[in-house]
Amino acid sequence: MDHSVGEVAAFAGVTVRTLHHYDRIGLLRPTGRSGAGYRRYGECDLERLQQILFYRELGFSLDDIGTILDDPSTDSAAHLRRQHRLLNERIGRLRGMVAAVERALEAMTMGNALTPQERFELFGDYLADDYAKEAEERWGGTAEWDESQRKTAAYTKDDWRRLKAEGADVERRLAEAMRDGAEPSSTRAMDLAEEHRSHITRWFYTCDTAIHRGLTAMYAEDPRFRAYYDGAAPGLAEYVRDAAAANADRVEAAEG
Amino acid sequence: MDHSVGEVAAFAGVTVRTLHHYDRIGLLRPTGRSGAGYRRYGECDLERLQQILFYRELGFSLDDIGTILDDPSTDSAAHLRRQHRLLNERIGRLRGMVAAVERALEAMTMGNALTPQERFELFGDYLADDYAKEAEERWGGTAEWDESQRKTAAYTKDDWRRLKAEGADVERRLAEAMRDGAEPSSTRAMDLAEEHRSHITRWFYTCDTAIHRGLTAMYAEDPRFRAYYDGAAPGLAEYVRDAAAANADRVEAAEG
DNA sequence: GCTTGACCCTGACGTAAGGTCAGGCCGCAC
DNA sequence: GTGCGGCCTGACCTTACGTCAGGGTCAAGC
Repeated sequence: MDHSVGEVAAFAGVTVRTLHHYDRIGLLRPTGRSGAGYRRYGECDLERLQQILFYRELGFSLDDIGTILDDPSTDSAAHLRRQHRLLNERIGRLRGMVAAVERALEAMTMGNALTPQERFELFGDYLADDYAKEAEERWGGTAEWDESQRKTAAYTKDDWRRLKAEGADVERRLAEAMRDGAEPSSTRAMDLAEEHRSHITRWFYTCDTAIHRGLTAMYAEDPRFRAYYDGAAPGLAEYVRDAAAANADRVEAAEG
Repeated sequence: MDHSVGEVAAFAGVTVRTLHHYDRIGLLRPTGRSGAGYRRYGECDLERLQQILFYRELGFSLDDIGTILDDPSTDSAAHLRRQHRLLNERIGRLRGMVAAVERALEAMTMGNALTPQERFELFGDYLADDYAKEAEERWGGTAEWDESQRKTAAYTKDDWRRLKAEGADVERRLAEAMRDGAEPSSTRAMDLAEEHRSHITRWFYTCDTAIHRGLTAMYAEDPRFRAYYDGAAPGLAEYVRDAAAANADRVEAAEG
């Protein structure tokens, strides 16, 4: 019914050391130990390992994998669905690369060189392009827009990754606060709203409390943003809006 | 005409530190330096960087990338073609993972558990790799080994996939027969053993009944193979051995 | 009953591919 | 002439393991 490290390693195509490692960092603790201290892995350990390996293949860090898998609001069916989606995204991205290679080959046989921009476009930001145009129509010309443009122009792929991870983290904690029943006007929620505001200031543009109020209100109105937030937790868009407003009141009162 | 580190980093979506690193390890040395020692990257540096990033995305180590790119017998068109092939292979693997996720979801909704073997099919590629060397030490030099080498050398990724699917199918049906209580000497078990034998003959080498007898006995003895078979169903290794022996007797009797 | 060899344990150090400062030159703008 | 951003090297930190070293465990075989 249960298996030794070596067996599990053989099944899963990983080394024994990897399993030792996962045990040590608390990512995959075998449910039991034999009398002599041998690790014994049960069925659900194997299931968890499978999830781990999937997420690992998709490029997640072990740390993130731990957080993802230990989220009590996600059961294993939900993980499978998420993995399905992530895999398809990745396939799409690779197909883009295939197309780029084909273009490069074509350009080469035609005998013309590529510009640096053309050369690297597939490593660039392929995701946000859709929203970028619309955002420009909406905000273009304002001082904040210019500042944001200046700042983000220099961002690397790594910067974007870090930025998004940071933003996701704040959102996750906001959702948690909401689930825990913390009022939007509670210190906890307001502190998180403040973190949200400073995240924007840090990465995009100086977001004062007035702008923050307006921005989060817009989020709560725009169906696509609502969909995004509701994906994390239903009602989150309104919750963030209210927390941001409460925090704005607090900050403005403190500053006189 | 040439670019600074910061510019190149921005184009390519990597950090400046990464370029420093590639310079230090000799993977990408900028063609020039300014008077003050600033790195200056020319066109062909950019092309090389693009290749580097491509292979990196595909999971190659920087060391290997250096070897690949410094191979004088491969021009950039050849690289593009290779990348095209590698990308498609990777897409194929991801599609396999998508299928696995779908199977897992299906099994979950049907309420039946997966065997460790099913669970880790995709990750199991390495199993073979690990044993390849050992297999050579054990069998290298025999006529069967040579035949197997000749045959498998020409196999494509697709061939391997089909081969493994076919093998897994036979094993699954053997496990089923065992679970149903069919004696190893029953026609059903012997027929499956015969199928197993012809599978080997078809894909690897001419496996006569004597070899089949020895091979399955070895499977039953080797703890790792046992672990593999037991992953499908406990006791399967012995069952396959006995079925193969019974089938060998039957075939030898029939052939006089 | 004892050895042997495969398997397991923990601990400790090594490695790849960078991240993250620290301290210090360029070079252009104001 | 003095910031300020970009660049330099050097040095240590991090992640996800690999690779021993030293030593216990266990079933098989003599």
